[in-house]
Amino acid sequence: MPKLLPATRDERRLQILNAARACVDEHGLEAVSMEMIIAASGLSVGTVYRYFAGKDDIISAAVLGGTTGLAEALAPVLGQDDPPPPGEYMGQVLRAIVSYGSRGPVDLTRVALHGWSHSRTDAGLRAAVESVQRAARSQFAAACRRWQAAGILGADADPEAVAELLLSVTLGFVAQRSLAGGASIEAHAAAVTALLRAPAR
Amino acid sequence: MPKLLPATRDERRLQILNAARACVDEHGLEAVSMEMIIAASGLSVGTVYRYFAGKDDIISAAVLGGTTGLAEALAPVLGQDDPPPPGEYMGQVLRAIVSYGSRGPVDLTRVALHGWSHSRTDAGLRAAVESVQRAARSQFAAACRRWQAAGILGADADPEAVAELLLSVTLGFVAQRSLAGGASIEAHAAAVTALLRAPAR
Amino acid sequence: MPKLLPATRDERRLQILNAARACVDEHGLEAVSMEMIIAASGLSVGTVYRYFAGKDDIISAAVLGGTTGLAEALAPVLGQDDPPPPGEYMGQVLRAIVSYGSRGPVDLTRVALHGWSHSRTDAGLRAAVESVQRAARSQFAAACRRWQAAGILGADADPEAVAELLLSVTLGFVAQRSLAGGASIEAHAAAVTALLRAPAR
Amino acid sequence: MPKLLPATRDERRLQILNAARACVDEHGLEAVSMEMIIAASGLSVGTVYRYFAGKDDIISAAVLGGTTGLAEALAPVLGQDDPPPPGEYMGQVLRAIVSYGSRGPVDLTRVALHGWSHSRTDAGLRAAVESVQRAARSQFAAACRRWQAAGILGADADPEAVAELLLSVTLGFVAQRSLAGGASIEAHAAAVTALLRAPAR
DNA sequence: AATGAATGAGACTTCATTCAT
DNA sequence: AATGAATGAAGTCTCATTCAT
Repeated sequence: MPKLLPATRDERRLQILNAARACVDEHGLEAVSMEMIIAASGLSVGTVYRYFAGKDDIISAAVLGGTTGLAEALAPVLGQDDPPPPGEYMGQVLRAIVSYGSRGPVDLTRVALHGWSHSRTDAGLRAAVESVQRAARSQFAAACRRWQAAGILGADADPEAVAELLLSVTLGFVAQRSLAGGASIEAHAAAVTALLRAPAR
Repeated sequence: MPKLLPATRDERRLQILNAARACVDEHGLEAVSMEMIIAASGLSVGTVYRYFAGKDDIISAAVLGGTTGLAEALAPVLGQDDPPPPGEYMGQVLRAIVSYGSRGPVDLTRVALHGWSHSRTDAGLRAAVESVQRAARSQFAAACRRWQAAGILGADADPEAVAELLLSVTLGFVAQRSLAGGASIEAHAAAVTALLRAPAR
Repeated sequence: MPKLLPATRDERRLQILNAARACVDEHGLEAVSMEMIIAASGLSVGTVYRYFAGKDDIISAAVLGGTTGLAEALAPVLGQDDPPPPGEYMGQVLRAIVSYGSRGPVDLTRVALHGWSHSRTDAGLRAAVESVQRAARSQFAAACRRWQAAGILGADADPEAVAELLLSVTLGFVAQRSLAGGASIEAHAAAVTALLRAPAR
Repeated sequence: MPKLLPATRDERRLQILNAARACVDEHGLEAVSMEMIIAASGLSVGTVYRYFAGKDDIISAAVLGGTTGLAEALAPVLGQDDPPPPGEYMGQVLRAIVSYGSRGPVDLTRVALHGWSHSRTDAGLRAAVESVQRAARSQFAAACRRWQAAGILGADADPEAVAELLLSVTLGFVAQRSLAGGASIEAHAAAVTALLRAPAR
């Protein structure tokens, strides 16, 4: 056989990672076995071990990939120069998350939940998760400052505190969606808007 | 020997469950072994098997206990007849969660994250998680209706949608706290208040 | 089951080591598998792993035990205060080796050959082998000096050189015995005596 | 492509055998893998399998080659028509062994030790080893008869017994050299001479 | 002829559970 | 009731070998 092209190699790795994600999603972190992943990947034992060093390597890469990929997919939405009002903005963020999650054969937002659990033990994953959240929080804060400048958000609001709340909303949306299945983007967006339209005191 | 007193029995079960929680917290769902749990419990192999049917039983009970316990601890706060304004109300909710989590030797909010992951494959746990969330959402909605009656929240806001948002805030708070470690109750409460004080348009 | 008595524990270990020796002897260092050793020991997989950390641990202990045991068995013969003439002395040494080798269910002199091979890679074993040989050589040298004092060996002979030769005779005897099967203690003893009785020049 | 030239073929085989010897020497019989041998040979997997049927074939040939080669190198020394006195004769024998061992990139006397171990399970190798030893013993015996005829060795000495001793000396020399590293040809030769010069009784 | 990616049998080891004492 | 030694199914991974290119 000819030397493997880098493109084919990456394709194979993805094939294995998606198999791993499907297995984690279906059986849970604790119950995935190499046998499952290998069967789902359609490759042979030896071949899978040619592309990854072992089970830990595969699981780490599978959940890490979801985290970094999400960050990339979210970046343009979060970092808009001229963000729309909060309700619409959050709607766009949640929509980007859902659309990113549906990109591949497995819903990555569901894998994300397992990733959170795994990150408590996998240092690399933990670093990635923290970095993604820090970045999101700082971009939420930037948006808050724009809203304050535009008179949409009260000048006395602490942008950092609101950003922390919006990050909670985002993470909580993912959790609700994965746990119960029914979290509505529209409801979240509408609720944010409704809070802002509270009757004057 | 005399039959074990029921009180002793429950004490032993708790001892084992706390050991299991500590192990899950420290090593992650996938890496906990009976050996670890047994060592952490300070009991002997045979004794642990007298109190639980096996590993699955222990893990399920350990994470399920956290979920139902949280529901109980949260009930009086969530179901107040005359809820304080949203910011203060959410502050009370998050404070109750943190205080419940700190009750035992292991932070139960951190275990909760593993529980979410595990609930995807443990039917009993999943049912419990869904039921707790459903209950919380409906009590959040009830509070919203009170706020609308009191003129604190706009009459055109959909209480169900706002309840969904508040549930996301709650879950997201737990996630942020467990993942990065730094989620502030005060920031969350202040941010909710700030949103409600948005300048009139 | 009650806590294992140290005596029982040692017996079990010996049972496993003898199984390992039999396997090494029958199949060769490269072809022994845990499955073989376990089957030969008559114990279960888990039990064997309760007594030894793994395959390497077993193999090392199996061959090391032969080396140190031989040293102990040889010590009183080599270190006699008043050694008999060389031929008889070497006869006693070789007889002690053969008798030590036949002590257990597997001929340890045959295992020794594999041990030499293994010692090139196993540091602990190597150190033991070297130490045993160094000790033997120095005791051979001591015997030579007695023989010189007794006028049995020429005064101009270098005791260290003769000791080195006698060590070679000893090791070579083991090798011949293990390789071809037929090395005679009597022939070796007689040949040493014959050399000493060379016609005067 | 043209059929491989025989010279190239033999060269390649030697290249592979030397790689195998280096690996056996460095890692021990049990730990050599095809991957190691292939890497050390500088050839590709497929190429190595064009020259040898498999791992067993390579290992057998590698150690067998050392044995037969040694026999050839030793033949002229052992079979001299008019052997020098024992001390000088043994010196020549050991010198021939050391010089043969240093011929290639790996010390073949060290490989020999592994060969002895391996010969217990490789029938072809065992036959070769036994044949070489038998031949050596009979030539040692022939030399003894010459020494008796020349009055250097007592007429009552059993040539076969002395030959067996000299074979032990030879094998033991190889073992000492490989195990501890320090076996001196001169010491061995001098010691043989010293024994023959024992004071008359 | 040469290459090296792919294969899968089988090696080593762990660990949840049982049960004799 | 309590103990912990024993069990063996099942897991992870290696590595000799094949074969498409």
